[in-house]
Amino acid sequence: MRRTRVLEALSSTQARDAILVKGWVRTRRDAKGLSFLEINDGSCLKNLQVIVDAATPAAAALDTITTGAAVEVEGALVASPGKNQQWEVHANALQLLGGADPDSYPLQKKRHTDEFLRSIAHLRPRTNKYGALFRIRSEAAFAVHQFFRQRGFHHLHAPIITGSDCEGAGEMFRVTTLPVSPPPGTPERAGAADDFFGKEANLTVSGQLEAELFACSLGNVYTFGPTFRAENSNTPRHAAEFWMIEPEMAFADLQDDMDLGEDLVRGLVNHVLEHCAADLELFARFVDPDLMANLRTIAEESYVRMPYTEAIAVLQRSGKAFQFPVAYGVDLQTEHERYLTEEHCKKPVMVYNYPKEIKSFYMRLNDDGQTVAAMDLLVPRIGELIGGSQREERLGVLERRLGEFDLRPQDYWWYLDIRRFGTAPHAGFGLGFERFLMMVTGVTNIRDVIPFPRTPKHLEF
RNA sequence: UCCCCGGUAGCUCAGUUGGCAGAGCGGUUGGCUGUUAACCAACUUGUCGCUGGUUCGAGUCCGGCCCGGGGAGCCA
Repeated sequence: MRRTRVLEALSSTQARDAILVKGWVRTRRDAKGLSFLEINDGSCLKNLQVIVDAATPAAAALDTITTGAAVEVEGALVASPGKNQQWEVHANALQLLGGADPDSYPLQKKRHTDEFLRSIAHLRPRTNKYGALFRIRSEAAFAVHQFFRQRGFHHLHAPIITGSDCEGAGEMFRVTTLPVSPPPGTPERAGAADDFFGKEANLTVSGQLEAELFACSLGNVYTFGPTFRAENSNTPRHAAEFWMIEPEMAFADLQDDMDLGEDLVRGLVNHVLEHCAADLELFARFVDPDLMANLRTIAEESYVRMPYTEAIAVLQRSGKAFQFPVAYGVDLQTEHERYLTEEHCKKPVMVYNYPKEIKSFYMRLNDDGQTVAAMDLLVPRIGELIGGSQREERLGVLERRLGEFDLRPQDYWWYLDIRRFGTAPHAGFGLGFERFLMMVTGVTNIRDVIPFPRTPKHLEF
């Protein structure tokens, strides 16, 4: 008999004489002559209630069945007389596939703290909350591909190992096959020239530069993959390994870029609202009571667009005593972002046209000569969700900007080549996938939206 | 990396002025009941983060270190 998934069984429209279900026992309640098993197989949030009658052969296996055990049940799907479920299974046969010692199985029926569950990251997806979370993560990842595919974007697999140490987006992880300490008798210290690639190699911090190259061939592209930062930053919003979505569009300007960013965030939220309703409800109920109202705002209302100079003026007029004083030329601090998005606008805000000094070399210099065509999308509670810009496509200007940042043009020969041969206006941005998931679930720690988070001093699992 | 708070049973926590190591939950056993985070009763559970010091005596006071949480910086 083919295995029926719990999701399928629970959405059944009629009773079935024979059904085969496999899953893990969430709880077991015993009554006189009857045992109630709650079976979950990960297909959905809900469990399937299985009733084992002491008079049936299925009861023989009962004394081995404890919370956490993997089981196989054959029986009949019937309408449940109980209050909390429409369908239940009356077992004819019950088989233990894998036991779970109740003395050492760490998950109990009661609620656990996120901190404790983080220490058993291999088992936490068996809880309601983390099962729901990682189903949402999976669905959201699918929605990313669907969104771009529908708009004619091509998916680019940007390299994970990079030879350019000049992406300028933070500290990098070194990739090497050289021994940690040179073996005895080694005449001189091995250098990068002796390493696997013959030069210094690192894990990528961004696929943007590669995406630009491909955008100037395939038109519209996006990358969606892991990126790495070796920053020793210990906050609930940072991880050493995280996933980024980086679209890049040819023949596009900052306006197009902001439009795409807004469409993407809105589209992903709508997709999750539509396809993950049951899982999402758990977060609305137990994690963030305001979740649904916030998501509706993000999905339905248009986002505020505000030049940097106006953002500065708003902050100065606010009358707030900020820890970091506000003046033209300063980068927006966390407290400033929160004021703009949570108090002033009460919805997502795109701030654009930043002073050139506080942004990267590759962002397109505006006609005023003072600002660059950069934009950040700030959202309540999360802060910066998107950072992007129109790229500098003019060879001369780009070379001058490299100089202003003390960068060597020869390190960027391929990047400059794109401006030499058929250069075209183009724009793109990066969206932190985990930050999106935090926004969409109300979860406040990035470690809880990554299956196996990598943070300073943490590399278990 | 900086500031603040914390680390006691499998989990969540209490522990008074320095004086016998505690509760709830979980687990086990028994009872009861088409049960629903079931219920009732009994039983079970310790490297008090590690280390050094003060003291007749330290979970409690002091130093160092490790780990966790919150905030900040860096950033997505």
